Formats: sequence, C-alpha cells, structure tokens
Amino acid sequence: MDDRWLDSRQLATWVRLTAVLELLPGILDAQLRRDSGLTHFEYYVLAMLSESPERSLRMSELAAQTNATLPRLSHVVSRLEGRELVERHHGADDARATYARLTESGWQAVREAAPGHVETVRHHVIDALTDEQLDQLGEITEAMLERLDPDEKLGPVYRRHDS
Amino acid sequence: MDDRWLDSRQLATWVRLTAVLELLPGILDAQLRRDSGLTHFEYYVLAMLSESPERSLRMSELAAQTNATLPRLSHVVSRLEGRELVERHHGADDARATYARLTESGWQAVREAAPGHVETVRHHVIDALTDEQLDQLGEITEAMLERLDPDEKLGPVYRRHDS
DNA sequence: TGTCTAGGGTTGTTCCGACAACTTTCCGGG
DNA sequence: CCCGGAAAGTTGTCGGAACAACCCTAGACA
Repeated sequence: MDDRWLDSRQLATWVRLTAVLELLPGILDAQLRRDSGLTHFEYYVLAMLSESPERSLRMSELAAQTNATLPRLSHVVSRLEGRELVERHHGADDARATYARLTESGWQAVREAAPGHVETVRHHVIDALTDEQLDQLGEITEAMLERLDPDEKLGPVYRRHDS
Repeated sequence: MDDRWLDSRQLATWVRLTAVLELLPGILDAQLRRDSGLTHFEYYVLAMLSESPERSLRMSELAAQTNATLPRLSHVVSRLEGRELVERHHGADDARATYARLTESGWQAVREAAPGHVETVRHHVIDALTDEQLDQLGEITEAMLERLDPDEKLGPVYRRHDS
C-alpha cells in the first residue's frame, strides 16, 4: 500500500485542491467575521437551524449535520445563547434530549449575514467557473462525498435528487 | 450586491463543496496524526521544506507557501524544533532573516509519513474520480485559485506548466 | 554618521477546538 | 421493582491558532 505514488497529472490536481482547501475556509471565515461577527461554523449552525422545522434541532442531530462533536457544539451553542441568537429548550419525548432553537434576532442575524456570504461564494467559486464546470464540480463532489461520508451523516441534504 | 441568490443547481454544488471542505481536512488530519504523530499543517511544512533547495526556507517565504501567518509559523517551527525535525539557522545575506531547515530525522519523518498520506488522498479523492473527472477538477481548481490567490502567494507550484 | 522608517521574527495573551470525566435519563433483564 | 449498561449533554482541562505588542536589523536620507 505504499509505493503507489501519484503521477504528475494526479499530483498537480491534488496540489491545487490542497491549496483550495487551505485558502477557501479562511476567506469565508474572514468575510463573515468581518461583516457579521460570526464564525463560519457559527453561521453554518444558524443556517442549519434556520432551515429546520420550528427553526429547532436536537443537539445530536445538529452536531451530525455540522460535522461537529457534541462537546464542541455544546460550547458553541452556549456562546450563541449568550448572544441571544439561539436558545435551548426541551421536548416532551426524551428528557435527555436538548434542542437548540433560533431566536428572532438569530433569525435576523442569518438573514443579514447571508447576502454577503453568498456574494463571497459567488465571487470566489461560482463566477470563476463556467456552467459546464459547475455541473462537473457537482458530480465530482458527489463522488468524493460517497467516500468521505459513506453513511450520509451530514444529512441527505447534498444528495442528488434526480432518479 | 445582495439579491443575487443561487439557483438550485448552483446551490446543490455549493452545499456539496461545503461538505467536502468540512470533511476532507479532518480526515487528512486524523490519518496523519494517528499514523505519524503529525498535524496536517506540520506535515505540509515539512513537505515544503523537503522540496526546497538545501531543504531550507526562509521563514517569511515558508509562511507564504503554507498560507500561515508569521507568528503561527514561528510557534509551529519551535515545536518541530523541539522534536528535532527542523532547525533554525541564519544566512549571511540578511541578519534579520531566519531560515528553517529540515534535519535528518525530519527528512526521515516526511518520507515515512508520505506513503500513508498519499494512500489516504488516493482513497478519498483520486480513486473516487474517473480520469476525466480528475482532469476537470484540475481545471476547476485552477480557475478557482485565480480568484482565491490572485498574486500566487502560495508559490507557482500549482500553476499549469503547459504553454 | 545619526536618525528614522519599514521589514522580519519572536513572545505573550486570549479565544476556540479536541478529549476526558461526570451527570442524568432511558431501557433491558432479573 | 430494581439494577446495570448505554445514550445524550454538560463541564473542565489542555494544546493550538489568531492577534497585538515588542525587539532587532536594513536601508534611506539629512
């Protein structure tokens, strides 16, 4: 399993992908932090909640969808709770369960942060590619995700919905 | 600059790309940490040095190539120096300059870590894609990098070397 | 040559993420 | 009905990253 090196074509692609992995998160994070005072992860948490029924999600499910550990999520939610962007509550079904729910100002914060974020995404990714390349990237990321997330822990959100 | 939302096709691709950005770094990091006791960033630093003349690089240049701030790099190099994987030295040209050089055991550490890392990359990325997709990904990442890193701070490493 | 500004690195503080231990609740078996 | 193990979250601790303040050297200009 060792001496299968990469040929120059594979290597070139990989190196560039590495560079993208290195640069893109920082750019997204910087924009959100600057314009909205939110970490990219915090924004992602709020965005996930905003798309959920009742704008509320169970901690463990939210953790799975954001690819976070439960302790990490707990800390982040505590911080967001301190800023009154989310609130914790409990359901009647399972007393162990804790839910995080978006507050009104949290909902507002997401809506205010979204346009700038989308614009950043658009500028650095979408607009950099042709329509054809965008479709190709869709296929490519889908293929990669079958390896990266075999049992779809992140939720079926990104799965193809055609036949 | 706000109400240009993403259509469903763009959104689907973006969401999946986000998922990849979220998952891939963690996977790479976990493998290296587990098998080699190195952070992905540490590995990247060592790899950069290993490909440089004299296996030595100026701190500021190394920082640029690894997309790190100078303080961060300084700390990391200090740690690696404590493990005797790199050493600092000074050149005759500029007394302000500090160079980081790979030690013999550092060189050995990279060579031992590389195969497992390559195998991980191969399994999660290369082998997940067809040859055609790999080429497409090469073009796509190149196009993205023109936006993400306009002045090629990361070094010309990943630039196309054809005409 | 003395000073002044800018560039190059290191050190200190603060904040965030990973990991481990702990508490509480659910559920199965005696 | 009670007990033991597993699951869900929270809290505490430690290592690592971002940011700012600081020190030193190089080069410019009077």
